[in-house]
Amino acid sequence: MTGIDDVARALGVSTATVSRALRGLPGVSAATRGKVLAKAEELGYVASSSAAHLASGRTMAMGVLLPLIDRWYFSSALEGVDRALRAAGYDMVVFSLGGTGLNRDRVFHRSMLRKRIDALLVMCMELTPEELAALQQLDYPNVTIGGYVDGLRNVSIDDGGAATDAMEYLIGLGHTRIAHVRGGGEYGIEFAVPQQREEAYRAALERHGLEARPQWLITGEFRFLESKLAAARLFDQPGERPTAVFASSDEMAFGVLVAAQERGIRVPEELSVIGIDDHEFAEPIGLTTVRQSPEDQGSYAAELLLGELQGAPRLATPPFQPHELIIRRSTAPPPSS
Amino acid sequence: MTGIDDVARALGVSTATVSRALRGLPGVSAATRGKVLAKAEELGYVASSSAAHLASGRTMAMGVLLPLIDRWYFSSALEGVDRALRAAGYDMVVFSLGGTGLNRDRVFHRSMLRKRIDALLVMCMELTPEELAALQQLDYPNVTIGGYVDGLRNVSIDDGGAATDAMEYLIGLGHTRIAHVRGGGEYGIEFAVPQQREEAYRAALERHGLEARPQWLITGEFRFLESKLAAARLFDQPGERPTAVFASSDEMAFGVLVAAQERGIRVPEELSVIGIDDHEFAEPIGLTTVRQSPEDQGSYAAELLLGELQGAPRLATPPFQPHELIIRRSTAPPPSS
DNA sequence: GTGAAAGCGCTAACAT
DNA sequence: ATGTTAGCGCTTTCAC
Repeated sequence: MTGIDDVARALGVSTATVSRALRGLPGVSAATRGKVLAKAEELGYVASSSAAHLASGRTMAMGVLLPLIDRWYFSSALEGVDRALRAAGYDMVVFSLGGTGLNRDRVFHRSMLRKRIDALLVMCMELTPEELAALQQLDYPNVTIGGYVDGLRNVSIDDGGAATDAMEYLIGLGHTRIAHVRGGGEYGIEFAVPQQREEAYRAALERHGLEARPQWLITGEFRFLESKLAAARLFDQPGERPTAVFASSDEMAFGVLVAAQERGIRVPEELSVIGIDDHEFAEPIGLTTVRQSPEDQGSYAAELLLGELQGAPRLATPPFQPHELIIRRSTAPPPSS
Repeated sequence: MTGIDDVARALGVSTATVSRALRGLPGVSAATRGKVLAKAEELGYVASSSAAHLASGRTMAMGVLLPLIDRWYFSSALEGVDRALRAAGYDMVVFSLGGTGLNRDRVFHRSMLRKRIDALLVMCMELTPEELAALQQLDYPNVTIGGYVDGLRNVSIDDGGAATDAMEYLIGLGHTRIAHVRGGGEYGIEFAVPQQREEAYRAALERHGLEARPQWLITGEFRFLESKLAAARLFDQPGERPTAVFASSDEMAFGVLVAAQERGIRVPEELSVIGIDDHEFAEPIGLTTVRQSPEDQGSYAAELLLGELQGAPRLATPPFQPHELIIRRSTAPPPSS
């Protein structure tokens, strides 16, 4: 594998010159720089990141810690992170917990500590006090995406605000019997988010003098299947049915939609459904939702860290990322009873 | 940050002993090893991967190159790769093209060449001859997942076989008017897969003396929305309608389902729909499909490479990964006309 | 079973 | 503008 000496020797210059030229540092004549670039290209030379790290202290890589990859929010956010890192010439190393609580300490006590990265993005994780301590001890620049961890900065939408927007919209349409499908805190995935949204649900009901019926608060684990099952149980309850369902995510809203459809409950005539996310499937299905962009949140968070690595002042409180109500066909005024 | 010397000094042993003890190498007494392990734990010492790489030649990291993260197959396969790597103590560095053709050469000529990884997994990519050459020149052990690249080994299901199973099932039910939604080769994503499935579709029709109508072969780009639009056009064509649709992926089958539903076409009474994948949503929706497990394919591929890095003989032709017909509610015999 | 020391391939400080 | 050189923090011979 061709090294910096090969390039230097081929040109009769020193390795320092090659290093400087390749990294665009000052102190190299245009002519020399040109020759170096050409020769490096010709020989297919690229610096070894390990050697560069050892010598410079920078790995040019960033880590992402997440509970699971294969979930809409996570993979979208990962895409955004990668986009920002790619543009900055950084590599992305991904630490997934794989959806289980196992391996957690392995990740915390081996991988992340291997000094492979310059900064760390923590995605939607609920950390134990020990893990938080371990993380802070590493003292990488870090930031959380889509999850509040005490003592860490967070990049996300205003979850309470987004949920409030959804509720106010339903209430504004005239709904008074509103159910809520909340997400769950499985696998140590973030729990502050579903909780904040639930609180906004309750607060909206209360603000408008509406009844919060315990049996209308159901749990969907942030998943389609679980939500469909929970919605089925909701619809099959004796007595009055809600005229609207506010789901804490689009995937869960899809579950509600399918459960309703299987029972012949017409949407939106008999039942309004609203979600949060603007998942790829939401538009084709006609789901009203509150849009957020995990991809933008990911790239914003990555850029934040990238900037700080380059000496930008530390931003103590990242601003809320935007959310927006998107009205489609799944919501309408309640049936005039 | 605590280094190997700190541990050695604290114990009054040499760095060589610490290194050996920590890596489980022979030539260390049980007593010494115990002390070293305890002290390392106490000091929170973990070897720097860069320094270890430089000295040993091994990075203990594997790269994954893919066109996009945020897509069912990709993120599931990534999860599987990560699972296998995690178990082996390897880290995963992800190179995404981000769904565009841009940055391709950046990835090929910078990131991947940085000697950050010991082996490379290439996921569902169509490579230019130059890229293939670049890749082979790197001479990382490598393997492809879910995409055939000339000259590289591939881990995937038997795509032709899977498509044949789907078609034979529909034909066995009595269908004679069968449409096909094929995937597309956008963004330089693999194109052999949709093509092989399409060929199996054609071959099955021909084998049974059924007509292949060009207007019944539509393209869904492996996406829900595009597939729904294409299916809508299909259903709105004048003349006879197909009684069954074979979609090359579940997400595209969902599009067909929604397009049918919007037109009041009853499934499965008037229209049977079958997909490939067994996407998370397939079961709750009742979609008949041919199951594959990208996660298992990912971990199989990773383990293959991991084994070879440890000296296992090179497997020239990885076996096909399993697929299985899963019959649900979206298929039935055609309406008796 | 253990230690000393020579690198691994770069970068950065210091010379020139 | 360019060269020299001392590390960066490990692993791995080679001695003992």
